[in-house]
Amino acid sequence: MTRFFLTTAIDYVNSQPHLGTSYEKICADVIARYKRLCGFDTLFLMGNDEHSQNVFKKASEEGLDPLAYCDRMEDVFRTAWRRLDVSFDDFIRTTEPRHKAGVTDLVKRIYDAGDIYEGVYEGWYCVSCEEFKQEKDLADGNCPLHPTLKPEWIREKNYFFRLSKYQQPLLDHFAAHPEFMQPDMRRNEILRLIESGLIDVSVSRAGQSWGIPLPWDPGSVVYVWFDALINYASAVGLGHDPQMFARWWPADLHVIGKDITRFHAVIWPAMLMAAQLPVPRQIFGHGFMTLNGQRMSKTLGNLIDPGDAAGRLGTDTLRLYLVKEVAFGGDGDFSWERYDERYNVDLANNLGNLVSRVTTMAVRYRQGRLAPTGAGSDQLARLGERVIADYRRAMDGFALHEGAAAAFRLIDATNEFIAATSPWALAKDAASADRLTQVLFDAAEAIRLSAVLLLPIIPSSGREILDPSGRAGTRRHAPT
RNA sequence: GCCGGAGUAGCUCAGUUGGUUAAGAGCACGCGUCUCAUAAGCGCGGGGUCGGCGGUUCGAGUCCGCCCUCCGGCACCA
Repeated sequence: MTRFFLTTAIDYVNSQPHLGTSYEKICADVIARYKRLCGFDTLFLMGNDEHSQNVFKKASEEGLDPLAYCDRMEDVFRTAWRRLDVSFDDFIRTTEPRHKAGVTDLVKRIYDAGDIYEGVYEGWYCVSCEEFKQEKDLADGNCPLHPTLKPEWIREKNYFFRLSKYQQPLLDHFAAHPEFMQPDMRRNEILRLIESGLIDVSVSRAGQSWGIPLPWDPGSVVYVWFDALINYASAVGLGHDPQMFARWWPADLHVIGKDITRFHAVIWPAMLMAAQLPVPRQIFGHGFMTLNGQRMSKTLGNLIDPGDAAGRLGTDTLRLYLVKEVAFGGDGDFSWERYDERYNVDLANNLGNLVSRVTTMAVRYRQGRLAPTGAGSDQLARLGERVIADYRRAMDGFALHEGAAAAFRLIDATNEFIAATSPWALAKDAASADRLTQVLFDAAEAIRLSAVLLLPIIPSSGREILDPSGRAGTRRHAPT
């Protein structure tokens, strides 16, 4: 069986899951479920990023051992994702032994290849951002993102990764694999960045305990983002399970936010090249969700709890919104009005009502038993074929919104088909018996097909419709 | 500042290489209608100088130039 290995970004555990992070997980989940539906042996990886100074600080503020704090957050995140029906197969934490093994192995490979060297880094450092700041990035000597916090001047021993050496190999890779970075707009941005020249990046911090020590210099730990990237490989065996690693590496797809494309499309492949390991096949940088046109942020206090959004009208409503109403790759906007609309229009009126009317007629006129009689045209079945083709083309290219739209085209056509064939009229005339059976069969078959196509997007509704116990058709309208 | 993207009906958006889709879809709204159904479905309709100005062309949302507005990227932001 052909395998498919996909990942999402791992999440920083010093804040809670919100609509933005949920968006990424849901879209990745749709892809994972689609691949499984297509018969791929699929591995869908998610996880948490824990080696951050902010996590360390936050834990001590709460009087917790950092690991205990992370344990608690693992629960929070797993619960949130489960609530959204995100079907991850594995969940990695960067404090796990398997991850330490992977990081140690990869860093050592790069070091042995001569692409990590010792140097000195000095500059302004913002503890909250956990990064060095250029003089030009400071506003009145303070970090613009944390104006109340004095940046620290730090001079420390650092190890650097020879990223500059990989400019040409990266350019070659981009040229040979145009699909490597998607969408194209992100690809072009990254390409220009590489063309303009790459500088070496620091990959370690000195004098810290919260992190993974460098194997040749235990006094330094691996810089958090360098550490984090490696999760994709350590989860599938790098440094501890060669057989598993051989089976699953390289990843087929990294689903990430557009803000971290540089790490994934430049530094990560360069790290792997240095370690003589294969690079991932594809990286997809999705857009961000806004709320009523405004950027969501902690400071604005307009973060949406995904549990609340799923709770109002169901997880499927939220998933359908995020997948069908947002062109995957671009930014999207969320509003409660449009959320309700998805439920009323798509799930209740078009899909739910269709299932309800067809099942009622099938039971009333044919005791729920349908079979083709050959009396009638195959127009609906032919449309179904076209919809499947459109759907697959869209989903294979990660145009998730077009895939959803294709499925709903068939649903709309089935409602029109019923109006055009008027089965209730056929039921009044015994001469139309075969015709009626065929019409109901065609409609039921179109529903079945739609439900299958929608399984990756709205898994719970899809399963409900396909459930042979016949419990479909219980939906009602959104409360007004 | 430099590079890139976008500006099409109230809202969200389609519109391949310019001409039988030069004005479309969905939602919302109005009217009509069937009755199998979750006050759902189906049909019809209103409404837009396709950001502005100029140009190329027999003909331009669709090409070129300039301008306006919004957005993204410009290296260590998980």
